[in-house]
Formats: sequence, C-alpha cells, structure tokens
Amino acid sequence: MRAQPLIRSKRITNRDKILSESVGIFNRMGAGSTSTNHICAALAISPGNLYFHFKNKEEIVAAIFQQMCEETYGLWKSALAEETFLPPMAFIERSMEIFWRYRFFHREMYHLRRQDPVLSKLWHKHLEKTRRFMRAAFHKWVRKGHVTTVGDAFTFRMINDIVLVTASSFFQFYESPERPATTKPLQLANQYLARFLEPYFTPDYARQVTIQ
Amino acid sequence: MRAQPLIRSKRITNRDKILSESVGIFNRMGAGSTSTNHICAALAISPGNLYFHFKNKEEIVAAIFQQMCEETYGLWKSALAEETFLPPMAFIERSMEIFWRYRFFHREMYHLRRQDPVLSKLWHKHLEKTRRFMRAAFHKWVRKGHVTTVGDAFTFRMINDIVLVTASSFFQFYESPERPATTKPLQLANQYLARFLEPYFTPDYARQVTIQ
DNA sequence: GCAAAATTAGAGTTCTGACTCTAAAACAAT
DNA sequence: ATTGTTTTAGAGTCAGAACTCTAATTTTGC
Repeated sequence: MRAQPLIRSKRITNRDKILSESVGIFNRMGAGSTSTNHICAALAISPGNLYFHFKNKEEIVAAIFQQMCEETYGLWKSALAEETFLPPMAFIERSMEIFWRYRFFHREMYHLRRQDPVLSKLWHKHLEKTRRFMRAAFHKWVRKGHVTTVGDAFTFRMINDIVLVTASSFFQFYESPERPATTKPLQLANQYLARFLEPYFTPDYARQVTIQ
Repeated sequence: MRAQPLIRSKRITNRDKILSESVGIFNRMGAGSTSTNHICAALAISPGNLYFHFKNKEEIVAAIFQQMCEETYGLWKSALAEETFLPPMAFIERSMEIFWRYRFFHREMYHLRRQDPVLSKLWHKHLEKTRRFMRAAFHKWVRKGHVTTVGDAFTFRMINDIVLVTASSFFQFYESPERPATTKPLQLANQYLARFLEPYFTPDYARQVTIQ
C-alpha cells in the first residue's frame, strides 16, 4: 500500500507530526470542528502534503485510534505479566492516562462513529476486546488477593460497564471548552473509581488503597 | 421580540413542528450532522420558513434544551411533593425516560457546547441545579427510609456524579448509528443503577427493588 | 553526480450547509 | 372588501471545508 521505508530510518516524518499534532488539536479544539486545513496550518505544511500521507481525515482519525489501541494493549499485557503486574487501582490509573491522552475520542466517539463506519467497526472490536480483558484481569486480581470474588455475573457486568462508561465519559463533564484543560478531572475520576470499587476489594487491599 | 400570539391559539404552529421534528432527527441522525436543510426537507417547509421562526440552528437547539429542562424540573417538583412522591428507583426510571427522549443532547453535549457559548452556559446552570436537587432528594429519601445516611461527603459526590455520568453517557455505548435504536439500553441502565445503588439503600427498600 | 522515487507547495475545484432576500400567500381586524 | 400583519416559498449568496492536480523540490540508491 503505502511505500513506507521498512527499517531504515526513525527520523520524524511529516506523517508522524500530523498524527501527534492532530491528537493535540483534537483534544483542545474537538475533532469535529478541526478541519484538515487547521492541521496543515498548525504544522505549516500544505494540504497537498497532508493528503499525500493520508487519503482523508477519517484515515487520520483511524490511525490515531489504532495508535491508542496499541498503547492500551501494551498496558494490558504488562499489567497481567508476572514481573510487571499491576494491582487494580494502579492499573486503572495507568489506563486513565491513556484515556486522558486521547480524550477527544471518548468525548466525540459517537459522532465520529456515525460518520465513519470503518472507525465504528474498530471501536466495536476494541470494546469487545476490553470486556474480555476485564474479565481476565478480574480473575487475576481475585487470585492475587486484591478483589473478592464477585458473586453474580450481572454485578460483574455492572461494575465493568460503569468503570468503562465513567472512565470514558467523565472528562466531558469536568472539561469546559472555555478554559484550558487541567488534569484535575483525571485525578477526580481515579478517586471516584477507587471509592466506587472499594466494596469489591479485599479488606487488605482496600486499606492499602484508601489510605493515600 | 418575536410577535407570538399571546393566548389565543393552541393550534400547532410550524415552530412547534420544527422543534419536535428536530428532536426526532437529532436522536436518529445526530444533531451535529443534521443540517437545517434536512429539517426543512423532513417537514416539507422552506428554509425561509425555518429561519423566520428561529434566528439560527443554535436557537433551535437551545429551545429544545429549555424544553428538556422544563420537563425535568416538572419531574423534580412532583418527585418531592408529598402527594406524588417518588422513591429513588421510580424517580430514576422517570428521569431516564427524559434522558432517553433527549438522548442526542447527552451524546453530543460536549460538541454542542463547544460551538455555542449560550448553550454552554445553560448547561452549566442546569448541572448545578441538578446537583442541588440531588442533595435535596437524598435527604428526603433518607427521611422516608429508602436510603441509609451516606457517611462522607465524598462518597455522596461520587454516587451523585456516577449516576449522572452513567445516565447521560450510557446510551452512546449501547446505541449504534448502524441499527435503529431500541429501548433496551434504557432498561439496562436502570438495572445497572439499581445494582449500583443497592449498597446504599435500606434493607427494606433494597429487597423491594431487587425482587423485580 | 544522476536518475528515480518520495515528498512538498499551493492554487484551484467542488460541495455542502448556514443563512438572506424578495415576493407571494394566508390570515386578521375593521 | 381592504389594509396591515404574519407566515411561507424558494432562489440565491457566502464561507468554509474536503479534497485534487501539477509542478517543483528533496531524498535515496547507485
């Protein structure tokens, strides 16, 4: 497809710059209201240049989504590996950082999905994958003694989905387009989730987490 | 400002039709991707007509928001009145119906707020009002014996905000632009919230609610 | 150094959507 | 009816955004 240099260089290409600048602008200005022209202007490159690297705006968004997924999967892998194992709250905090870094997605996902079926499919797959991972992680945490076994499947689903919904929708409540973003919502979300999950932690772990 | 007939007629004006049709289209198609032309076409009226009734698209959205607020405040009032008092879950179910009826707002609020400072202000006021109401309602429910006193203020805030975030962000997870919307997400959200709140209900009320 | 390939600039095209303007139609009050 | 007011139609304007095309420039492999 794209004639990408295979190994030879790790110098920063315009393609990379477009992606990382886009994430920044999307977070600040909203993906929906950012035009490709804005991106070009911010990088002082020409539209021709941008469209050489990406077929269209959707392709940029999809590429960013993939990038986010890969970071996420990397975190998952290390969280469940023995040497780099993460207990629940540590894991949540690390996940939240990713959510925060790509927060425009969570704010605008519905809108983006609506106008790009490809992204919509990617999103659904990722959601499925997330649910499967959560199941695995919970089992691990139970075995490690951080979490008490959750009785019924419905409660588990509830916990699962509420954590997910909260993590991804929380920021838009506490972020205002009017003023520049701070990481305060990030911390608040972590604290909320800790308090929310407390009843499901083992007494030992609960003590450890809530002492702060 | 607008030369609105004062009392004389309750016949359905185009203004009303525009509002109610817009809610429908916005829910189905997304407010962001619905143009005023779409609305005109759906009602088979001319753009001139639409712009006679509303200065611009934002004014339509703001009018709908006001309408939603009024319905909400009506519900609040009746929920706390002695004769029409509603216990927590009944109240949540009724609230959820309103959320559902205006779900496009909750899906796209961030985006809409971004491009309309007036709406943004309305939204913040409404959020504040909601928090104040929730506080009052909790106290009432404690007095009525549905809810055990929530110890610390932080837990209360957590419950409050998680209910709010869940209620308003839940649907976008379970709705796909690809297929027509069903009310299943609505029921699921209610069940989740019931399960989530269970630990804070009095044993009596909890039994009553979870029997289903 | 040179040819081929990759990258870039930037003007230009096309399209869509918000909104305007004018004239006509419908309606109301006298 | 007639005069004034409200409502409507619909063609038309304008701006912005996505995207194209061609010609230059840079980079790469040899």
